[in-house]
Amino acid sequence: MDRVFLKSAPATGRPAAGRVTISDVSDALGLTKSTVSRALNGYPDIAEATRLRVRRKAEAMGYRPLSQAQAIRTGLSRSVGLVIQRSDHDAHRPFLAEFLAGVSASVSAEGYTLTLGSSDSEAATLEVMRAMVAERKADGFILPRAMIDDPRVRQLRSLGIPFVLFGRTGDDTGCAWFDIEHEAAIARAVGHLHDLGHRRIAYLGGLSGYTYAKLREAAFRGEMEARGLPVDPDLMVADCVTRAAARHAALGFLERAAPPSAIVCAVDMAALGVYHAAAAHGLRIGTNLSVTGYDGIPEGEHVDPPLSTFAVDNHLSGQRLASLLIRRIRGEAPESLRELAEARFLDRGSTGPRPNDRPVPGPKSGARV
Amino acid sequence: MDRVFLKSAPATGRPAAGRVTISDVSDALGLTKSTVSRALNGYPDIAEATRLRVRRKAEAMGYRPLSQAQAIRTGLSRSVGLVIQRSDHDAHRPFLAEFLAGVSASVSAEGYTLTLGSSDSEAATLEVMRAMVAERKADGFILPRAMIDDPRVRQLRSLGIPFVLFGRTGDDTGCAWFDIEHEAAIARAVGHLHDLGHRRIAYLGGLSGYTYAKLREAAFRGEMEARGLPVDPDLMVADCVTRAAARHAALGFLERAAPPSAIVCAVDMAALGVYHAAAAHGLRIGTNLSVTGYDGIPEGEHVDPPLSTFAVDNHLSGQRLASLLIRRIRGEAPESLRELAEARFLDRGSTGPRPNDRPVPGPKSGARV
DNA sequence: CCTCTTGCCGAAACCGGTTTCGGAAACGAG
DNA sequence: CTCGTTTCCGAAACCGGTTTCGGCAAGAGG
Repeated sequence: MDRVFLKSAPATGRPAAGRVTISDVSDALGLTKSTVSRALNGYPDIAEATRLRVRRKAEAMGYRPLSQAQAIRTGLSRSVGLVIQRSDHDAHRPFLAEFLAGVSASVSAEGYTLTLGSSDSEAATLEVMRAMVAERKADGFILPRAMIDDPRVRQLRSLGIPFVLFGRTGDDTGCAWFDIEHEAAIARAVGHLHDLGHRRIAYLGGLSGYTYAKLREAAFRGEMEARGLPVDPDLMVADCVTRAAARHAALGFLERAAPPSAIVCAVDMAALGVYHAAAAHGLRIGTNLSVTGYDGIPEGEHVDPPLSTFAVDNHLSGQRLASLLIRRIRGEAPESLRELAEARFLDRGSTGPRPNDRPVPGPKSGARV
Repeated sequence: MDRVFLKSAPATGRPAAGRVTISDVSDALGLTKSTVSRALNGYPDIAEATRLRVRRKAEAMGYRPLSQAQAIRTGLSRSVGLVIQRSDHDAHRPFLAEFLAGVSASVSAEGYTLTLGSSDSEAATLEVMRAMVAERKADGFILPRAMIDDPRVRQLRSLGIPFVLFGRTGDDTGCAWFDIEHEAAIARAVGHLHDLGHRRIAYLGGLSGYTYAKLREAAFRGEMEARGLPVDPDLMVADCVTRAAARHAALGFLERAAPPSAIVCAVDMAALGVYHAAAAHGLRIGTNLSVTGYDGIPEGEHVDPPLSTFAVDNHLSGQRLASLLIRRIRGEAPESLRELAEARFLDRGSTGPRPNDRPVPGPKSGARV
């Protein structure tokens, strides 16, 4: 069945180490290379009978075209590019493994390859992508962490290279994307808390500049207003993606005269920071102070009480993005390549009914009311 | 300077989108392709003066050979393969981003590319690698998580494909590798605890089958014996890589008549499980029970008290592995491509002097002595 | 029966490199 | 000055595909 390694000694390294080439197939059929090639690539000037005969034989012989040989003529390397940009505030690290596995799975199912690059700044990312394009290492790109005004989009657009965004962006024209319904999730968080009796709800936002942060904040505002709840600017802080930042912000809330009884966090990591702040005030999460997160990081499951949050299926996200990109590379219109998936609400222990008495205030001592 | 995109309109996609080819260089010099090629590749039959002239011109014109064009003749794609195998007990997830970034950085500095694959089983991993070799997607592989008897090694060996192990393996012959000095780290953990007065020290081991687990356990045994401490088989449990498993094992220890006063964990995740078990027994880590971990996962920094552990520089590991592999691909002997790096001890709060009175026993109630 | 299409395939160029082979020029020895 | 080596480069084949072009044969139309 598997004749790939049949012809000669396995892999001396240098020459064609026993692969089945297109000539092998054409010889076996008494046809020419060109005919076989066109038959396999769906050219219209090949008789249906011939095409079938070729397909069968190629299959039987285990023929797989060498992508690099195709690349030099077609300019397409059958590979998908992805550059990870490591930043200081790496709140997204745990996702990566699942995400990449998803991309890889989908990509290889289509006969494509995943080429990974890395960088440590925005400028470097652009340069890495430019190089990958120039060297034909990628036919298109998956762009994780979409920004409202995304320089990667601008570059790829002007180069005419296909791409798919993980997340929406400011100007969607000509963009294919996959995104999570942040809006629905955050709205649900607000609703959930409101249903539990909370009215003064604070918000810790994500990194400004990124679309997800904008959408989640808008959703928070929208749902609060829709439910007639007060949107207090003093209870909203942006750029809270680390424990430290969130802890600091939450401490600020709790020291106010009228502290919130619940906090919606745009990011799990921030919610964990709130746990710290609550502990410093002698408040128990879920009892004296309710918190919701977003992301579904593993740590959230093991804090006490477990964090109520919205879990994102990163494997699926990777899969869908890869699939969309390949369709994009194959010529489908970007407008038809847009998908939304919903985050799954994990209703765990960090939310509870609004405490009748105000949450116990004061950082260290007892009463201060 | 950058003439890569000079020749024609940028990237229609299909044909040679304005790259500088070898013919462009040879034409500009009044030489032939073959001469330029040999000059650039260090053939001995090219005059030194000519070689220099060619090098300069190529540089000036921004010529970069198209790796896929080279690949079809040489059989080498200038790319490094890495397949991530996702398992249920994904204790290693947080490392991946840093690790991959390290690999990618090193790889691209050498003009290579990182091709990523994924699988969800050992068999699938082998198959993915086989396919990548057959399709010339990788000239060699980085093998993360070395096992004592590693099927990937067997396969690549018999195929004659270069590879580098992250971690040592049972039969090192012909293997290049990079590893952390697990032995030194674990020995230091034991020594640290002994210096604090601990004598009954338990051990929660890693996944059997993996080399790191074997080495760390051996180091534990060795250092215990070297210091004349009792090695109690009942205080040693293998395959503790999840919180749950470690929690269960630690509870077992604590319910014994003579519980240990310290626990050395082969893995941070296990140490976190011990925190749970201690809490269930009303014990405070670092005071009533000492614990050490290994890995340096971010969560360890935020538990209370912070976990004392051994941090591994995953970015560096990735870098070194990639560098070693490329040298291996270029023909260096595997025996000369072996490196050890040490883990950095993070002496945080989870260890303390041995409590004079036995740790308070009993899962719920008070005294039981 | 003779054209004119149309369908279908072979021949050959091409993509961007590498590698083998052979020969011209420069060189050294006799 | 001649002959045999070296030195150094050009010519051409090759790698494994794709794509253009042209032509033969069968079928349609008159």
